[in-house]
Amino acid sequence: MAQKPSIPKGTRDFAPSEVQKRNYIFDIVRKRFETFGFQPIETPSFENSETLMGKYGDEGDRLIFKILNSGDFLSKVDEGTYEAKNFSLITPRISEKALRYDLTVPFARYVVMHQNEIDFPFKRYQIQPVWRADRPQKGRFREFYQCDADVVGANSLLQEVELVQLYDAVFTDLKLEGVTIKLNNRKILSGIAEVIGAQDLLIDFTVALDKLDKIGVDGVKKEMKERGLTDEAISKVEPLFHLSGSNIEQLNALDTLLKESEIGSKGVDELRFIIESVADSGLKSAILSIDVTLARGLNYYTGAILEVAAPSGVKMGSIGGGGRYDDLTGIFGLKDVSGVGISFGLDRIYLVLEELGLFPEAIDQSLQVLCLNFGEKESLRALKLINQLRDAGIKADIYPSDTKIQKQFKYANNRNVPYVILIGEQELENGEFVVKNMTQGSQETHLLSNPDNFIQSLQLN
RNA sequence: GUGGUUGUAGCUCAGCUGGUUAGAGCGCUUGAUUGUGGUUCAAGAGGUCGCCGGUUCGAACCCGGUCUUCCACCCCA
Repeated sequence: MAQKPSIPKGTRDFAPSEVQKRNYIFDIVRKRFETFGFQPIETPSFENSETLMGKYGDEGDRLIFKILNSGDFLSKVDEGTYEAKNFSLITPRISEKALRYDLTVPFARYVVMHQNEIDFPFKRYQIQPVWRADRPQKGRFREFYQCDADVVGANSLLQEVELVQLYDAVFTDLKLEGVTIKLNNRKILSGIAEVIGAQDLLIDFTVALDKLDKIGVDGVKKEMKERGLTDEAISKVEPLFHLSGSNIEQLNALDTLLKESEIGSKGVDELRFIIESVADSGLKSAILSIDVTLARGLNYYTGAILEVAAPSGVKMGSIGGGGRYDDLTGIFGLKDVSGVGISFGLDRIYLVLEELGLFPEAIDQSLQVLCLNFGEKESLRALKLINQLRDAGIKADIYPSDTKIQKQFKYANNRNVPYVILIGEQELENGEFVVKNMTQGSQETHLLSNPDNFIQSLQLN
């Protein structure tokens, strides 16, 4: 070993117990997706560059991992382009494929390609890794999993209501209580921009507004001014900074503020419908809260905007997000197909569950029973018993070599095995096996000819 | 992409203004215990001080570069 091996920045290895915990989250999310009627699809880990480029804004393009062409890719670049040393000109000539940046755009591509085979409305879910050439931080990786559920071909706001309930159902099943589902609407943001006379500065206006909880009222005002909003416009937005109270109170305030904007009023109506419908059936553990400062994914969201914040006290970026996009497939030539979807950030949810100690205790119990090895004759008989246990669905194994019993016990202890079986010379002679309960230290003897009582006691757990 | 931060034993971390042989706890190995772990006691193994270069009589420590970690921007799950 000349030098220590390493893995690329922002990537991770997963140890057995980590994989178990990740699968625990996957299983709950997948089960919930399916009980809500979503069907699974998968798409390639890399796409043609033109499928991805330009779909996430300039910032997004920068963060897309490009794949170098195979072979002598430089020979295909003409001298002029090469000499110009212009990054954006050369890139498309030497890279024609790129790693998936999210699951939504590949899904839109999928819908367009398979539109004749799909029965609309189409509810699909997808759990796959995505890659971003971002600078890593806590809970921010260059390779991470997204778990997406989207509905295409249904305009009804009932979908938004269902997606809020889906978030609630998943986080309830994960025992993660007190997550906040923040809700906003692109139309409301457009309406506000209209009312204050800053339609052209919608993005600048919302990006600044989005920072309210981070940099405060004065910081936002300053940034808005820097981004070109007039003092008059800023003073008109003032009421938004102090929007508080219940969801209904906020809705009423927005109603007043936006009564002169057609699009804004429509946004308020939509928001009201979702809020009231969700309230009607209630949420099990999540909190639904209007947040007009929420302004993510503006490049394609057209209606509802959703974001999930971890329970207060946990320092973590959003653990989920989503929204309504009226024309996502339009960029691939299929018009008038509305979509709405949500995404779960598995890797961040993992960190939150870990921090709060919410994983089930027995999750890294990879073995229920370990049989110690006392030698060839004993271990061959033990293997028969172990196979009986395995056929009964019990995770059972036999120590492969007859090293010192002390060492074998220590191994069982380190692996968190709750039951150890001993079949030594004496037991073999008597046709018995001894079961040691590792948590209590107690031992009991069973007949090799009748392991059923022991098997049943394990299955009860 | 910009600015900052971190890296010492398998793990968590000490290590003074640069000074000789770099330490602790946990873990590991061996023994007390030839059929009993998790407790205890004793002994032992384990380190190119992230990597490359520079300054110096002398570098874990100072300087430059690079990789990595985390943080703030940007953006985002």
